[in-house]
Amino acid sequence: MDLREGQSEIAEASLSLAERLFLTLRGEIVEGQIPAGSKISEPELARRFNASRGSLREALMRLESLGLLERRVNVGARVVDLTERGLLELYDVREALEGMACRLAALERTEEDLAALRQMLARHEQQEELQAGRAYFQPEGDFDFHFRIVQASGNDLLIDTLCNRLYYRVRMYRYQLGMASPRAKRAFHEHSHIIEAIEAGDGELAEILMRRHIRASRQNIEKKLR
Amino acid sequence: MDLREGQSEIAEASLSLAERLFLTLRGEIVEGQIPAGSKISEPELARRFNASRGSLREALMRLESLGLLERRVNVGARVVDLTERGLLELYDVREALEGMACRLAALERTEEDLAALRQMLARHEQQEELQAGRAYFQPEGDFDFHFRIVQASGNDLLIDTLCNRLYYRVRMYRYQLGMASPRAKRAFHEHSHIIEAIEAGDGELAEILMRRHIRASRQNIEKKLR
DNA sequence: TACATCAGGATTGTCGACAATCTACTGATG
DNA sequence: CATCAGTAGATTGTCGACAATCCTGATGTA
Repeated sequence: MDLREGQSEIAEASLSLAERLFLTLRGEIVEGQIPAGSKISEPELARRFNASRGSLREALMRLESLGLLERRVNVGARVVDLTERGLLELYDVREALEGMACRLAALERTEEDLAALRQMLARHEQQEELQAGRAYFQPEGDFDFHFRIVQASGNDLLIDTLCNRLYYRVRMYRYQLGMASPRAKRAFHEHSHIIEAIEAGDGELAEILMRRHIRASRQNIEKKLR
Repeated sequence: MDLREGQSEIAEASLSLAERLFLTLRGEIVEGQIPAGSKISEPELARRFNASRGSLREALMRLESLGLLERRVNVGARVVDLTERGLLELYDVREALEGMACRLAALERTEEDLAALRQMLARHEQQEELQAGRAYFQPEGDFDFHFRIVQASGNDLLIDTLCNRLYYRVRMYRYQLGMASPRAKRAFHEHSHIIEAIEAGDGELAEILMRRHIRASRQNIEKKLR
């Protein structure tokens, strides 16, 4: 595979080589093709992508700032490993940030935001009925939901922190620990109520419901882990 | 100035050159020696520090991931500029995260944490009495307070997000927009009540008080800006 | 056997040079 | 006079090589 030739799925010409490497590696780490906890060899990866070590190192540093890699001077980089503790920490941070996002979304939402949210909800309901209980697409659907609400908050710092930083870790846990939520039906109703609160402009309620939603998901995971 | 020779205030030998550059530049950006909104010239900075462009670029990328710099491909890096909106966004994110930190600190705090918090509070009280109203050291004192509570939360992701990421932006606004809080006496009492809640192990109350504390600070700034 | 010491090999950190790209100015044209 | 194309200069992106550092395992000693 040679990213310079534009053969990659992600290789848009307008991006720098280092950025394409970053995007490719991010995907492989999130999906576990590069296993969690494994060591990264700069020369090996550079050869694999026909890139120089410099460009590769730039990509690695971006991954580090995403929290997907840990680097130590004169030692090298390792993919973070997935721990129960790390997963639970992630939930607490999401509860705080997405709760706030939900509050802000209720106050700042535009008509477009509302239309998109309603449409998404309808689509999810349809999918749910079709698949009655199997909840196959739910993970990505749940992701859409949270993603869109954060976008609607209008707070760029919040959006960046969640969507460009934390969510890749969330997806990494989902892919690799296979946490396809078995709470499909219940989650759908919670989503529905949250959107109602946002529509009503009730920031306080929207925040409470979102926090409860995330905490329920966390408790569900916690129970599963024992 | 040549960071390789160890003449810098920050030049600990165990760090890589790129890391020392990063620390130095971070300080200069936070304190405004490199003005907000100004363009960064890689060749110029590299000459100034007697470093190669490669090492400097590594430092710049870390600054970007801190949100202190914005880079665009084939164009270069600029220091972020300080806007009213950005400041208010920062407050909302802090309210969410530090509220959660406070809740967790109330549940997870160790005896050492409590001792440190009490001692810090006593020191601040003393300083406040000494300076009666002038509130000169309050900004750094306030910083200590928030910093320590976040540490006591025990959530590494939360700690990293606040202490290694957001707080540098906070300090940048404080230095350059000169937001020495005029709420010294009132802030002290709020701090005091928050620590009481943490001591009592009342996570819910601790979170509410911290959020109110930060929101009051935000409203104070908002009023000032008009 | 357990522990410390010390090469050998490999990996990371740093550098200077070349290629690709953008910016600003000059000049031509409607 | 305004607008646009083109060129010159400077800046960023990328690369390969050298130096500094670390890890592994082999050797020797208590």
